[in-house]
Amino acid sequence: SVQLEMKALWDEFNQLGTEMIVTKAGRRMFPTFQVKIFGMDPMADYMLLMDFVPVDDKRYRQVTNTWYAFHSSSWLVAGKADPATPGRVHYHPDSPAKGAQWMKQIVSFDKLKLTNNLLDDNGHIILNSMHRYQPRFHVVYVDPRKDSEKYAEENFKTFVFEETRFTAVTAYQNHRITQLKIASNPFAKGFRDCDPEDWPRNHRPGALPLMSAFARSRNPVSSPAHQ
Amino acid sequence: SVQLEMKALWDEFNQLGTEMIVTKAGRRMFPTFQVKIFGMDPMADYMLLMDFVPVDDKRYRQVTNTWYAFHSSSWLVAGKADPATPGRVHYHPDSPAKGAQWMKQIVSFDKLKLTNNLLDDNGHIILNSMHRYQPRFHVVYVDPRKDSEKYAEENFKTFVFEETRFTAVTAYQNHRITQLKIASNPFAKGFRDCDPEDWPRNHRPGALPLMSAFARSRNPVSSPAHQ
DNA sequence: TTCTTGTCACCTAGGTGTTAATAT
DNA sequence: ATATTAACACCTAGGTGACAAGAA
Repeated sequence: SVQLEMKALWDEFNQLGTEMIVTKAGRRMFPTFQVKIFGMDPMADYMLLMDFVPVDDKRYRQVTNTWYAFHSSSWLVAGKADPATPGRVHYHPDSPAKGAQWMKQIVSFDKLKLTNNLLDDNGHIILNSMHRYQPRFHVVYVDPRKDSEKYAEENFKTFVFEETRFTAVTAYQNHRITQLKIASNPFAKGFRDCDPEDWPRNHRPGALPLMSAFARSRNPVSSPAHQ
Repeated sequence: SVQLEMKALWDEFNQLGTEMIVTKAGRRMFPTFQVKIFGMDPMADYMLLMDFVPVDDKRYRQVTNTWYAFHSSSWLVAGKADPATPGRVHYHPDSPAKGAQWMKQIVSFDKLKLTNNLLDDNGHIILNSMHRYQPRFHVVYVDPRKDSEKYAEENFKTFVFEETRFTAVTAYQNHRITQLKIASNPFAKGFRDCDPEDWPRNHRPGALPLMSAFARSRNPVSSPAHQ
């Protein structure tokens, strides 16, 4: 069996409609997909991997800007999904390893990166921006009897956590997602407002103070949960 | 067969008498021990590991300071070696892996750390300061026939590169070693003198400019190679 | 108008030798 | 007198969202 780590955080994001940035160079997920694993054969070898399947066949778009609305937090269906991206798979870099090793600590997929570059040659996961995806986690038992590379598609088990669904985007659409990322991702600490002594920060001339004030003013605005 | 990477750099250090810092928390080696491997069975599993053996049974010490000599670059035998440290071994973190994987790129032992803490519980290599060591590289063939953990000490091969010998120290004894480390280790770039524009640098009050000047004045002084 | 790209300041995380203080 | 320790400035390496400019 498998237990999702940081489930509370995933739930919080999912409630707002999780968004994950995709870039040409590849971007990590946040939250990171991490699990605790139970019930493996300690002595047997396993491969751990992830893939991403479309949640639906739709393309999304943000609502039209008006003079008073900046970024909406709700989505419109923009039509049929774009052609499917190459169905890549990410093997956990420690694969293969013994069950004992996988079980003795949290397994973290922090090397996994998402890209929108169809021609990516770094082995990253390729996704269509403005489409929704469901991460899947697979455990493959490495059968010692047949040494052929036909392990996969035979002895494996798949785990799906619906709270990890997300929309791939090239820029955040929902400001509350942005704020939650800033609040919870250590690497975004530089954008936090309400910390002990929030200075000297955002020294770039103009623009940013305005943005920050605007973002703050939007915080109390409620937005419907995605899905 | 195995080929030592950065051999020219190792030779340069070895000519001066390589020193490696040991700390309580563990310190990486520089240069890093890196090899290219040839002639493995691409499909077979191998474990790669390193250990360190004393070069002799001696303890060294630096020469006595006088009013005109600061740090000498020559060593005196200070007596018999201290009691041997726990004979630890460092497994390359990618072990075990297929021969094909080991051979397709340089194998780097950059996670290996040296410590002088006899009670270390981080799995680092424990060495006696002021003693000389010879790094050894071992390739262990993982025999698929017996699944017992008795692979080691059976199908293995050991490689020794004498140019990687070094003296373990808690602080550098030979200024020319220090200068070569600063010149060749990217992480020590902050201490370089003769780079493009050497300006807002070493802003600590006093002391350092003097040290730098002193170090520079010593550079042309010849010192006998170690061993 | 909407979406994407590239650059940037600002972080995390951790590897350097220096230095002053302490230990042996 | 010699050796070790711990704090520190200064790096490498790379993960953030903001922003401006460009593309569709």
